Amino acid sequence: MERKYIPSEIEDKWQKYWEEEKSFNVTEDPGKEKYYLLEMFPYPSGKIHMGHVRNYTIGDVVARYKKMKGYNVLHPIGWDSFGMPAENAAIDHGVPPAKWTNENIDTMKKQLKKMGFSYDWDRELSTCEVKYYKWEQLFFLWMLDNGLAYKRGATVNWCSKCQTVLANEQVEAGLCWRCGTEVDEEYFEQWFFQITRYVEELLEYCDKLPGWPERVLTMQKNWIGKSHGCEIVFPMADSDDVIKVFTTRQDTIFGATFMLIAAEHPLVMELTKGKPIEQDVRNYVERVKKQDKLMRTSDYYEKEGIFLDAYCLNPVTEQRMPIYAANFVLADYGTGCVMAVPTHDQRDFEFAKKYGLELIVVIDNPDSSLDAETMTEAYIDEGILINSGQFNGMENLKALDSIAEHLESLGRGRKTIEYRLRDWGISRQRYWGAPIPVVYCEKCGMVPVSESDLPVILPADVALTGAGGSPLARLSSFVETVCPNCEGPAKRETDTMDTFVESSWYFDRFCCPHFDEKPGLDKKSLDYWMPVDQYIGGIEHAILHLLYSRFYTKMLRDFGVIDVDEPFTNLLTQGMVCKETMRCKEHGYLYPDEVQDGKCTRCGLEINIGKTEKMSKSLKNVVDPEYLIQKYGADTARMFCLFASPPEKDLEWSDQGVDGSFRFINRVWRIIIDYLDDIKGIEPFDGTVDLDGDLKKLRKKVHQTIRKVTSDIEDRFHFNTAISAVMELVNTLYQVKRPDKAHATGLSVVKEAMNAIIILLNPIVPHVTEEMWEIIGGQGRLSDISWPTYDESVAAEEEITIAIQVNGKLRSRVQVSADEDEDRIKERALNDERIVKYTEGKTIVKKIYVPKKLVNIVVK
RNA sequence: GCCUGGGUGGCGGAAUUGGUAGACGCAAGGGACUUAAAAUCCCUCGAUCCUUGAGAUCGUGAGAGUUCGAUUCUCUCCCCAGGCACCA
Repeated sequence: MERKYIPSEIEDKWQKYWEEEKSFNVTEDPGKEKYYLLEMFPYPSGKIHMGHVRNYTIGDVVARYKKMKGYNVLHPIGWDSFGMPAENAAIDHGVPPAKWTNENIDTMKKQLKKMGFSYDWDRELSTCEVKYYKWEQLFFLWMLDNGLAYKRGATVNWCSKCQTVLANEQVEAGLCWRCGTEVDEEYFEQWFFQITRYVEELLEYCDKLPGWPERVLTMQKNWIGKSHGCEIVFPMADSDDVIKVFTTRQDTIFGATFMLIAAEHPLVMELTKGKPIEQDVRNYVERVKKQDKLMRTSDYYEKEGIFLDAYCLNPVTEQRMPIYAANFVLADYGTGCVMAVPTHDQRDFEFAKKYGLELIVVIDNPDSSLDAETMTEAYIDEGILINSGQFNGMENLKALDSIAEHLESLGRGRKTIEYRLRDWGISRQRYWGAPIPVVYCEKCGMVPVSESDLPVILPADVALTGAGGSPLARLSSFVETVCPNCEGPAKRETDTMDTFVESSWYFDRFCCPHFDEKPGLDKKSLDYWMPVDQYIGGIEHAILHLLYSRFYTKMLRDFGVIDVDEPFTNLLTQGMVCKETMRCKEHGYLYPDEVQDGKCTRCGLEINIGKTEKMSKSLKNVVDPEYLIQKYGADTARMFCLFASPPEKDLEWSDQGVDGSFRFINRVWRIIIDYLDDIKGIEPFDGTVDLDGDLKKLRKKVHQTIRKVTSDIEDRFHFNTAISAVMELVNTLYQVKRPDKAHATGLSVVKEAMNAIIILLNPIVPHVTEEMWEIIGGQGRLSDISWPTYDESVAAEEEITIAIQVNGKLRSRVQVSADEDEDRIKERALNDERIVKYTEGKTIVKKIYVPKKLVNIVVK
């Protein structure tokens, strides 16, 4: 019987089946162990791209595998549907954001369904829907109540194009991370979430997340940036005022010879008030403020400052220290003032040289003594304290504590802890986000919307023109309201929330997406499903999204909504999908289908192959998943994504590699069709007969493959090697001499092998394996079947190869039975004729035996 | 500049705890089948050398070190990617 592999027919058939049967829908089942698998949900930008395909394929393999292992698997999907692109589309094309967003969701949902992912679609959610964000507004009220949400004035990064505030983290090289416009500084009243209240716990749990990649935890720790140091008080030389400084280097206090203040610090103008230099200083400050952006983006920056005609005293030496305003000191870290130690800080050194300031060496280089007169750069390594009073002779790091204590005893300092992490600014002057439930009353001031008045619904009838300011602020029907307190006239808050707020709890909502009672999260469901057992997503979210989600989880825990401390037990960060770029001299970057035989299809010029970079629309080095599905089918797309590299590494796109994956699926398909008539009614081998030759070898390979594939998926998500193992099994099957029609035992061994191949491949290529299972007469549906087990005694090798080395170099090999004892093996090694050549006339110093692997003979 | 990863054949990658480097796939070459081509099936495939062998030497970015033995551990350096950026 001839039957061709036609992916589209098979895939349509099984996708329909899964959907009708609701094969992947789940409910809480206390009798079954749960497994919550989650991939980072997509922003509905228009169409799915290869990054989505890879992310969701990796997740789907794990979900299907865990289901076959007997877990109750929750595998949901939804839409992170608030955000700027929808608003930009509205401005550019006049499409209402809700319409644009929902149409994109429809398109992408169809595309995801074509990939055959095993989602519980009944749990689908979209964060722009009122029934989602109304609970977020409730949480906001609770946060406001206990001070976790607060408002304060702050200078912020302002993007004039997006007309919105950007977090520091959202500014890239001085440009808006979304649109690339240069960022200005503006002053606004802003809403903040007090993430810093949880800073210690967030840091502490970095060491309690063994299932997270080390480098993500390192990045989070660095982001939090805890540093132990010292607040030091410097008395002013000519008044009773003081200047406070934070430092981690109090060991260098005896070498502090001048004081630096951030140019924009208010103290700068205070100190110079009424002095002749006041105007010069003001000019300088204005200049630095303007230079600010440039300063942050340039590689090399001249350190400069201006003397403020003021002095303070070194708190331990009482020496007068001139005070300078400087361009390289930041106003919002520490106190905005820095004690300068030019001998042991390179920036201070350059500054001192420029302005002819005093240098005192206080840490001596143990290898060669330092001389302040001749040194050409700061000495920043460890050493022995000198010129430091009673601390002379101590190792500088060991003196940190004693010097801090000394300062404390003088009343001129105390030990402190500083963090780099700042509170999370969530205000956005944008339309397409969740409204902040607050009103402003002329009499009562800022008043929270009362819980019974929630939700504050985002109005649909908004004109988006792109003109400055918040679109909501111009909509009087939204703005004008009554005060919940005095019932007088009031105005609504028109800022909306950062979309990172929605993505900080969507994984909770997936546990109970239809729960409609306060607080929108069903404790029973959360207790069963949370935490997420495996979270999968791009490395680009290593800090912000993950840190915010951790914070939000701890906060909800303290509100009594949830019982877990951390949302994600295990985290897998997958690499990017990359492809070479192609350029035509005439037409710039080209899409793959604009190139034929190395030439531009428009002008015929030779194209240049550029370097391999992350797939992006701007470089046009993209592959459309839809085209791939059309040409090869979803199963091939899935297999290639998994086979080309392990998940955590970047994946380099290769059209030929895709062909290879397609060929392999065909190769499996062909041998099954080929054997079909002989094999259909045959039961898989039951182990009751002794086998030999090809059949024995095949059966051994089957059991070894089950062992290998199981551990590759279970222990380390290395699907590429799992697929390799199945390829080897298929190769072995091809090499077996075909058993005669009447040879029932032989056919039963073949049948066992085929069953194994089909089941092991099922999580990877679910459609074609389901079809093959049906053709071959398998019981039930693969989506309900158990993962196969292997027989260790069948998988075990009877004969093993022992490598023989002489002085660590491979010289020979011997075949021995697996249970051969050490002495016999050493004896055979020594008597091996190729080994004798190397040992003749030499003394054998020792013999090293590594069980089941090798013998190393050391000779002299 | 700092932090974090990484560097293995013509290419993607494998080697899981310090123990036979290069599994599997792609590309390439050869053979079978075919009137022919495609497809398919089978074989070869790190480099160099010669005496063509169950051969020798070299070989995991470079150099050193530890070890009987290093792709794996340590140090120095080079290159690539990502993140952060004057954080005192």
